Amino acid sequence: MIARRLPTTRATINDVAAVSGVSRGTVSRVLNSEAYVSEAAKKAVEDAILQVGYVRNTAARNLVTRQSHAIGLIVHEPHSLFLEDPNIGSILLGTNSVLSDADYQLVSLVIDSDRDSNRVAEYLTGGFVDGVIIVSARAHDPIAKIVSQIGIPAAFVGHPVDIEGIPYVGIDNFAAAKAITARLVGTGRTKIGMIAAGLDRDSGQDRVAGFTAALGDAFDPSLVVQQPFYAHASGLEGTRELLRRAPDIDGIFAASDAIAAGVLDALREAGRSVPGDVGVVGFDDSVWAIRTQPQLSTVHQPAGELGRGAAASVLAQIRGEAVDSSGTFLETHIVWRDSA
Amino acid sequence: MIARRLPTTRATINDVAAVSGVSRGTVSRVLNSEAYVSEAAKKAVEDAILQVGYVRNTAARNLVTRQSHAIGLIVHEPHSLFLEDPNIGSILLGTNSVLSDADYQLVSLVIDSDRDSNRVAEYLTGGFVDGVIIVSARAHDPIAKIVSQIGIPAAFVGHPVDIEGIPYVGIDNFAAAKAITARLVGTGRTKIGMIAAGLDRDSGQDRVAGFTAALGDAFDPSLVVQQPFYAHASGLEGTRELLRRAPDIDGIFAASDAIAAGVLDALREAGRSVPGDVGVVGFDDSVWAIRTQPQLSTVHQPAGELGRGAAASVLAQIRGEAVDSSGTFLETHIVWRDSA
DNA sequence: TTGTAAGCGTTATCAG
DNA sequence: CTGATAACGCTTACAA
Repeated sequence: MIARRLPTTRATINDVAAVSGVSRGTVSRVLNSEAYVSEAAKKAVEDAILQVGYVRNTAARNLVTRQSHAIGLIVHEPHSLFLEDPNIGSILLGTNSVLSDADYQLVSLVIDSDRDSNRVAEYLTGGFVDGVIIVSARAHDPIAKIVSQIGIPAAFVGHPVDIEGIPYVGIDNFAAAKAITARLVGTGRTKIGMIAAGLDRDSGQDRVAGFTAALGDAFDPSLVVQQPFYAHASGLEGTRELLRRAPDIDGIFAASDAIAAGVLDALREAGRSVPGDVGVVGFDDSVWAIRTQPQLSTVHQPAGELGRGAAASVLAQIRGEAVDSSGTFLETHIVWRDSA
Repeated sequence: MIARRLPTTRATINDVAAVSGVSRGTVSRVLNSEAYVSEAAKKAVEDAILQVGYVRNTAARNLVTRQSHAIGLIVHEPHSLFLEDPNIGSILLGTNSVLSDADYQLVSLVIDSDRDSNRVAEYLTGGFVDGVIIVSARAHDPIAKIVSQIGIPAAFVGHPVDIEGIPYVGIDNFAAAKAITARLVGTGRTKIGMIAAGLDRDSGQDRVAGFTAALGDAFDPSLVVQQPFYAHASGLEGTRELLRRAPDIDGIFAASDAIAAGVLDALREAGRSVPGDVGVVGFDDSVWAIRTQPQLSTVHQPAGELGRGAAASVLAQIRGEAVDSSGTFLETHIVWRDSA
């Protein structure tokens, strides 16, 4: 029934100084636990702080120190995907853990429209964050470009095809896709298709390339159907299309686990058994992989580590350390379960 | 190979003023598109801005305007849950959409440790955000308490049992749980158990209460097994326990869809058919509900709307409008699919 | 319509 | 060890 009060005017260093009977300078020193302050002064200040209920104004502090001790994590995904992609959650948690240890605040910024994009750009240039981690940037991503321009410490998780000079941490999508496809071939499948997605990113393109390479002469371009997102719906749609094109398909490589889950559903709907009639493999080894029926054979990707690595890179840049701007790759491995 | 440059000294309003030949005041006016600036001055300033590559320093601006145009979304969940709970994603997206329209930046802050908790508290008191939305607060949540103390505009999604005076938007968990349990009873099940979770929140408690109420005399306390989290693993564990206690169980109410997914897996593992041997119902109507086999009968909860409502409340408080501090409830409805 | 100047709350430099 | 005092970059009366 009652309106909440707006924040009241808060006590400043001046108030603390007045009450404790020392100067602002001294108050500031105890606030930042610097050396050279007498026990007496310290005690007086601490008492005064309690008494007037002082809390430091960070905007003022940032203004003069020129840093915020906050780091942004930018996630640029369409609505639905954000809900479906467990990788993002893992990356976020990994990032937060290293940032937290270094006493940096992680702030996640999701971009869901052009308007968001502009606002985030302003946010970045506004001194709110000392660095930024960019997840799932696409080709020609305006935010990636802005980050590159303003020269704020940054790192990518994955690698946008058209940006150079910003460190990234990723995996070798080509090799991983090639390996799991080869393994699928090894189980005796001869007519293998792929549901590809995210072709506007290096990851999407490289997975297709790896798939193609693994198949060699057996590769049939009409057997790869392209979908926009790494999503369940893409697997559903894509598989229906694939079945239309090649009813006798006996193997499917889904570009992600979420897609693979959709593939499984579409196959069930079409009355095909897995892995009996068709073997299917995914990519990510996310929670999806063990929740499907049958469980997914897939590529394990160290999402949490990716986040940790990107965070570490940004922190290093902030400290002024030299950083390898060419990027680093983390290991993946195949997890073989029941779907193929 | 090359270390990234640290941010170079950036142009200020003074630079723009110098180049354009007007005063700082005028530059500021065009920056904030105020009335009373001549076309000539405006043009000159805009050119100068481009020329010197000026971007406004938001820390300085915040200092004087005493606002940041940013709003925090605090998510306080253990690691794993963050990855599993699609509600959080929906809430986040809903929140972002209304904030974005109002030109506020949403910053998500995840709390994953006591250390995080303290840092976030500092962040909140630091003037980084003008308001805050709290998701999934538990009883005795320190952050909820701090928010309450500093009197920053805030809203809860859901309602922590021990905090008063802060608006919240939620659903009637009691009524919804009661309704779906009644419906399960209506299908002829006679021995119905429940996997409860999140008992440190109102939602968890109310769902148990609703379940109890629906069963009336038929309620058997030994048939509700308590689990800590709204997670798949909880469903797995809980069901095994339930089966141990009552092998002849023929109905299960899972406190969330993620739990229900675990229930389904445990039942399958035990060789029980669903809905043949036992009917199971969930709660949330999240993406989980349609990915399970069979698909879940569940309570639909408007997660996105919850987020929108909370955001709207915070915005209203910032504008100084009176807000109903007692909270508002949104409608739920039952979605009947195949699991019961 | 524009310029001037006084802050906003800190930190940091420099004497003392 | 401590106190002045000058920034930090911006907004905003108040004058002109």
